[in-house]
Amino acid sequence: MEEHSTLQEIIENRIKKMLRFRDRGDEPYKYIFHRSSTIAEARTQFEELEKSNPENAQLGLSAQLAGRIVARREQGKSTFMDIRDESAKIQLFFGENQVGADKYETLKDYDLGDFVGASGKVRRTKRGEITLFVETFQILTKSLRSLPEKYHGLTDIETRYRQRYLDLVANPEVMDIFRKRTQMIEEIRNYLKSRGFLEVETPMLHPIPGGATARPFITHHNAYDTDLYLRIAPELYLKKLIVGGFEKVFELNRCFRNEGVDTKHNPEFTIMEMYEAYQDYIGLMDETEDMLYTVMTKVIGSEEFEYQGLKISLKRPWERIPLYEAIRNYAKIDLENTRDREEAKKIAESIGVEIKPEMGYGKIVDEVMSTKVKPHLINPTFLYDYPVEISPLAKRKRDNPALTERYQLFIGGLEVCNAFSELNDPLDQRERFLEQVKLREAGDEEAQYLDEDFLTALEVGMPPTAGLGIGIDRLAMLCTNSGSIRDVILFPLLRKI
RNA sequence: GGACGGGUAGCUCAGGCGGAAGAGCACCGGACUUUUAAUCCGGGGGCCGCGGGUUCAAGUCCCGCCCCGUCUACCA
Repeated sequence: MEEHSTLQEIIENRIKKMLRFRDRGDEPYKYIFHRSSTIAEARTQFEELEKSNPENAQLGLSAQLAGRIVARREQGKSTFMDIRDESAKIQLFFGENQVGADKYETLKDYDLGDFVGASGKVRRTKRGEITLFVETFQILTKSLRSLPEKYHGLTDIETRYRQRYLDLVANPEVMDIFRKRTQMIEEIRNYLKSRGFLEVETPMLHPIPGGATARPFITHHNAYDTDLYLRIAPELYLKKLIVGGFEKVFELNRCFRNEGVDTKHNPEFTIMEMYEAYQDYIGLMDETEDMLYTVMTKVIGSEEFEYQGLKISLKRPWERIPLYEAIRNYAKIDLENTRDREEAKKIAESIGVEIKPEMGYGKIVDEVMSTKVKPHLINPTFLYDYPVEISPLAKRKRDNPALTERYQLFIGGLEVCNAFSELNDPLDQRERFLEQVKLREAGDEEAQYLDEDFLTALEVGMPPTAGLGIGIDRLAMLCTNSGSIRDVILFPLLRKI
């Protein structure tokens, strides 16, 4: 026997073992295997039998199980293996007398990582471990590569992201994060559907990127020979549906923004946007609170939870503070009584907020909020009534045209929602777009485009409407106590290598 | 984009003072019929991220580049 150990040699050695299975007529990549149950079910059934009929339990419970070999302890004429399926782990016992000498000999061709199917009796070993005492077994899939280390698991963060399957194999608790994420999304869908909202799908390829201030990804359609943009938000299409007569719609899917990557931003991320006719932002704030309270307490299982060392309480009612009042409270400055950029800049700089030349009045207010207010918003807090300059799709506040009826929700210092009474005055909307066009011409690449199709729709008439957007990934971060958005995205974007 | 930290065996990590590349797990061979991070004996395995430079000698020092992380900047 030659000796092995470089990766190449390990693979070659495993291929040899795989071929030996094939030579014996035991196809190493099986087509199907009928399990009598999952491992978790088999364990539960056995434990119940132990309680109800201990004598029968000692005889064992027949089972046919399958899983990936994750540990192996050889002992001459007996061998123990641990196999794992999605539900649980179980120990297998192979004895030479029980499976036959020839068959026992084939165990040397099994490696960690292989999938095996086995049938026999489930009962306890002398040491009390629930174990499948194997009578017959077969290879289901031969693995050609060694698994990450059994004790420390896989910790290299780059490999965990690039080869998430290895992360899941080595760190099965990671599965729970993604199960919770899915559960959370299902709860949101259930909540909205049960209240009469219709889930719809609008285009991801947009001729004009709109609905948010962000740089888009550009792509090209060959047949029409035209550039298209991956959507930065579904907002404008959803509002067109309200124009068309739908009264409660939502969309929960991916958006794309061609911007920086950090612990709170991934270029593709998931957003839930909902629109409700005949509603305004105050009513929608009530609904947001009720929906997120319902969803989060279900997923987390409690009103109180910890996020990255912060203690957060979801206890209602959630705090609601006008944006300018929050700035007065936390930043100790007043920006409400000025609309002048230079004056606002002076005031902001007086408390150490850095103001860049390209920031207008609205951006200055936003910057003060982000740096001086947001970090304090640990328990769920709504900030509302934002300056019109940074809210081009929101309706002006009914008694103050300098503000918009807009709110954002913050939890654990993360912005999770953005919502407003939707601007449905087509003339005002055109002016707002024109303001954005000016900004764009002045070099602001994130400024919005004028969208004539959307204006046409508003001219047809959109009823009073309130709309909400939720950052699903950030909500998942909160529900799973994840410090990085990449921990709640199965395959986060990394640089190509 | 900037600062800091990291990249050494398939995995987890030592070595960082320039002087023959290490450990555990995994792997290969052997012993063992109740182990469970099994144990015991023996063995193999390295482009030390990549490319230059300094030096008699570089994993280690210097320069450049690539990738990852955190913070920051930009940005919802």
